[in-house]
Amino acid sequence: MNTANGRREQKRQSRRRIVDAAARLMRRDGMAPTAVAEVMAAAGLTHGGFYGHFPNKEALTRTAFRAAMAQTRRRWLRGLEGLRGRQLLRWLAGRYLTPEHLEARADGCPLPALAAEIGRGDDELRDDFSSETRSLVAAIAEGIAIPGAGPEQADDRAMAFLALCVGAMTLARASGDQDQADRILRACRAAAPELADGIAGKTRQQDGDVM
Amino acid sequence: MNTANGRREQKRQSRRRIVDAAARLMRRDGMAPTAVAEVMAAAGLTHGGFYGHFPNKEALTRTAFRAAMAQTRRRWLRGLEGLRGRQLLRWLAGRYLTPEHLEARADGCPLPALAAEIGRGDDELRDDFSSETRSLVAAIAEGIAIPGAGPEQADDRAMAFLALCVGAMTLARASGDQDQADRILRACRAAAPELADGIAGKTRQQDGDVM
DNA sequence: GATTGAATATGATGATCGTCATATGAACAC
DNA sequence: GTGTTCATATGACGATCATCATATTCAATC
Repeated sequence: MNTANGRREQKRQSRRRIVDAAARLMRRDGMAPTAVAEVMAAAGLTHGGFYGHFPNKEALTRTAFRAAMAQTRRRWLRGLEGLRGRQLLRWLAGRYLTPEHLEARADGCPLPALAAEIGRGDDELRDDFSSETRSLVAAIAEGIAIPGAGPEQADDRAMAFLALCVGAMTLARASGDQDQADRILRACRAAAPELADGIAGKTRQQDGDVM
Repeated sequence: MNTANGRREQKRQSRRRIVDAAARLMRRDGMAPTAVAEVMAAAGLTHGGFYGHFPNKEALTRTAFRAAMAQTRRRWLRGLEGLRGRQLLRWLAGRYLTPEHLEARADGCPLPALAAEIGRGDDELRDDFSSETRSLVAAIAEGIAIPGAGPEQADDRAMAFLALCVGAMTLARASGDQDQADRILRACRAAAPELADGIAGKTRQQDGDVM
């Protein structure tokens, strides 16, 4: 009856539970505020055993972020093969900018929850962010590319779409006013598909104070 | 020679230095990671005196956030009286989505730095967020309102514009890749003005997993 | 110029956290 | 079935933090 447990397999399962618990807790509470002991308890283990799985908390942080991004990419992009252009963005925004996603911090996209903290993090974490984001943007860009235009244009529009979605969810979650939160989601669901259309001429930059 | 110091005036100046230091440090490092002692040292005081000015750290957090938002509203909206519609948004995005603003975390807009943490905060802080954001959105909406359409349309478009700007800065700051960060800013500077245009029909919401 | 009271400084307390040394107990090899 | 090895548990250490009690300093008042 060797259904599961070699020690090797058990350790793999424990590690997986640790990463899953960290990915949930860190999206809910932030990375720094999530204590190692809390993660281990949520994984059904005690705090000391942690260092048999990861060299330090930072390594867990990076792994948990990548796991959460992979999950989000899978869920967000699933079953949209037929859609293109504005219609694709309407679907993606409709799937992302929902009251359910707003409530489900622990299971939702890690970008609204963690991007600001990553911006203050070390280079390795920010490199993880860059590559994870790049692959998400590339997948979206593929669906809005126009044969005539360069592929960079599609990347740019996909990036703006992602920024709008992430910004909208971040602001809606911060709002203490339920009506305001709903309005943010609705307004951005409506606006997002327009980003599939062409992007007009260049923008200037002005002088003056930094913000 | 009563140039400045009554004790009353001195306390007012101290409080102001505390709030300014907190507003800077919290935008740079986050609210929770910013220690009271660090704020007081930056204000030229020692940590114990803090509780003569604020009942607790949370009160400082709220005051510092509101101060940073007021500063941002002033700087962002200054000197744009003539501009309207798409042209206004081009100016605002050009002023906000710059490499200088990306670097100047401590002096920049508090929304990319703090909105995610506010979303995990208590009700009072989130109410502050709502009212501060509402007044920023109202000022932008005034400049893109179209006489025919209802004023809610302008609010919605201003909100989407703000979400795009905040999301873009948040993602650009999180990127470990300088080229990627620049591309995010450029793409969103180009896309933002289009949000001044009318918003087409309604969006659906789909079923399925939360994100 | 002595007194008083407010503003700030000093130092301590209890809690929380990351990390690690060591103990325990169970699975595997022989 | 006995010894070994590895996954996990226990408990502790040092650092950091918010908060507060108490001490000090100095401007305002008499």
